[in-house]
Amino acid sequence: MRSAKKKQLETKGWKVGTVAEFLQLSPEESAYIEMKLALSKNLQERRKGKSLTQEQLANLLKSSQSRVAKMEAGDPSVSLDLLVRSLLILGESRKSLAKILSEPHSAFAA
Amino acid sequence: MRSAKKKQLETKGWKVGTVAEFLQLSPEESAYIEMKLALSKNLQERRKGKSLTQEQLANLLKSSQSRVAKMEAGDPSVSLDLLVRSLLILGESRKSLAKILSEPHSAFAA
DNA sequence: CCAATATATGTCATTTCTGACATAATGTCA
DNA sequence: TGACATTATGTCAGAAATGACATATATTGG
Repeated sequence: MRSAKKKQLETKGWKVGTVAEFLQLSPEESAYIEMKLALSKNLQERRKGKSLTQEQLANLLKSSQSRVAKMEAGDPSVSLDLLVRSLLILGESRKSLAKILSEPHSAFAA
Repeated sequence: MRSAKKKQLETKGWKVGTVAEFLQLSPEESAYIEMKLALSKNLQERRKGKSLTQEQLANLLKSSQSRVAKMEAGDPSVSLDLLVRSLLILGESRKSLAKILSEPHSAFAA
């Protein structure tokens, strides 16, 4: 969260911390979720970059539109496995996946 | 596979290719399996580095000795999720995990 | 060699993930 | 506005992953 926004909310009476704090996540749980969100976000970027609808991507992945929507939304019912396999099918390399995984996701920044 | 060894086997009548070729894996499937194997290997290294038995690690992970054995063996019944969560609990960072994931695994080298 | 310890392998009930479907919500364009 | 396309959300039966257990197979130290 941008510190300006944080300050603004605090002024209005909100106690604002990280998402991890709010959800009472351990560092490991946070890292795990951050990784999934980073992949989710990238999946959507990749799809849009290729001008595909969720339906079309679903066909490529032999999945369904609703599952693609859940993947992109970071739904907890979606596994790392599915995200990784999907991105590989979309053409990501191990190296590029690694890069994605190592980069922080804005919603979780301290 | 080292090319000297490869040549030797071919001389004896073996048709030797990559593991991926033998198993008829697509590039995506290969990459996925390579990533799992890289994590498996690292999990074992981490465990041994801490001088833990599989039983002790299992307790840390709230899992069982047999599942730890399967994780380290790269058993197909083990998910990326489990490997990643385990390594995070063992203290790996997202960055170090990314590094592991991006590095090739010997058994799959072309 | 024998014990003791550690690791591997097989199986299985329970839990979790998945694709599929229906339908709601949102967006787009004339 | 309204039809049409796209995306989001809820649900569920079937598939896959998980922990646990038994037991087999190393491995280690006398």
